[in-house]
Amino acid sequence: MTLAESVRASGRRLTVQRRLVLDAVERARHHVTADEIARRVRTRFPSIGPSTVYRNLEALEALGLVTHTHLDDRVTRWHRADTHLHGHLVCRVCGRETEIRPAVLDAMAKRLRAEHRFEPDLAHSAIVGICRRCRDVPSS
Amino acid sequence: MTLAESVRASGRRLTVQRRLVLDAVERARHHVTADEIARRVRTRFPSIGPSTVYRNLEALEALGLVTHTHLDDRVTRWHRADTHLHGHLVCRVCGRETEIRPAVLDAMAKRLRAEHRFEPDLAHSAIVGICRRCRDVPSS
DNA sequence: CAGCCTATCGCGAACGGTCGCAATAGCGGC
DNA sequence: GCCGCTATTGCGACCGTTCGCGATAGGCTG
Repeated sequence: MTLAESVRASGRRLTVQRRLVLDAVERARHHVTADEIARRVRTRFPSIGPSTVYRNLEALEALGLVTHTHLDDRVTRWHRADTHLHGHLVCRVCGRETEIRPAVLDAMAKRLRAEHRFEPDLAHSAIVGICRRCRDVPSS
Repeated sequence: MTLAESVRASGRRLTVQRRLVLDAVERARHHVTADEIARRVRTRFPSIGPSTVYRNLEALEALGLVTHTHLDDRVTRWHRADTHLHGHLVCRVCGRETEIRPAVLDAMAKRLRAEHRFEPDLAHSAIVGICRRCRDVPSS
């Protein structure tokens, strides 16, 4: 199913703005913020407003084309949905960010499925804590 | 160490506003929002503003007296720090919220410590996903 | 290709939360 | 009890995000 088809199949419309937002997310190398997307889209379509960007990200997420993650507590970051599933560890002291190894992520998910019959999306929000470096330095 | 002492020991001051904010969090039965705290404090101290509430929650958190948790993606919820440590599962479909069993929480934390040497705070943000009920009902 | 239905857009207001600033008020010293 | 130092307050602006509204424009039908 092509993009146009899957958009139409959900009763939505393929607007210029929507195409450009999707394009911006797909071209981005890493996780990007809504504002970065907006700026990029504006180079080709200057009148686009923030709310349009947000609404399109939401729509594209419902279609399974993009996803969002909360890394720190403040801004939301977006990325294409077809990259491999990964979780994040964020250090509350130094802000450093690490990927959780797939085996660890799977083990955690498995446990929650088994003991709570809950299907977790561990990629949705980062796990905050203290990283190895900051733990070894008592306080500084 | 009394409240006054521990506040002073950190070089902070025990203002009326600070005492009232702490009081509001401690009296609350469950996790409360900053706005709920502000409203409660205002009944006894009407001139208090939102930023004062936030700054006091931050200060009290640094003292280890209160903690905050992100349940859904939108608002922050606060509670006293001496209740038992617990994580949350939040269903993205129905919004229902479940506590993670201590054994499960411990197993997850242990794994992250062992394999990433990362000390996680699993109570800080809820894990979102799909709960048992919503998983059993295919779509509706 | 014109017309209709309605999804979507742009805008401005609102909401949760943070920040900078001048005024206020804890608290230790005398 | 008064003084001075400075942590804290209240205020207003701002940031990221959401929402309601009237205007616009996809896309199906004829």
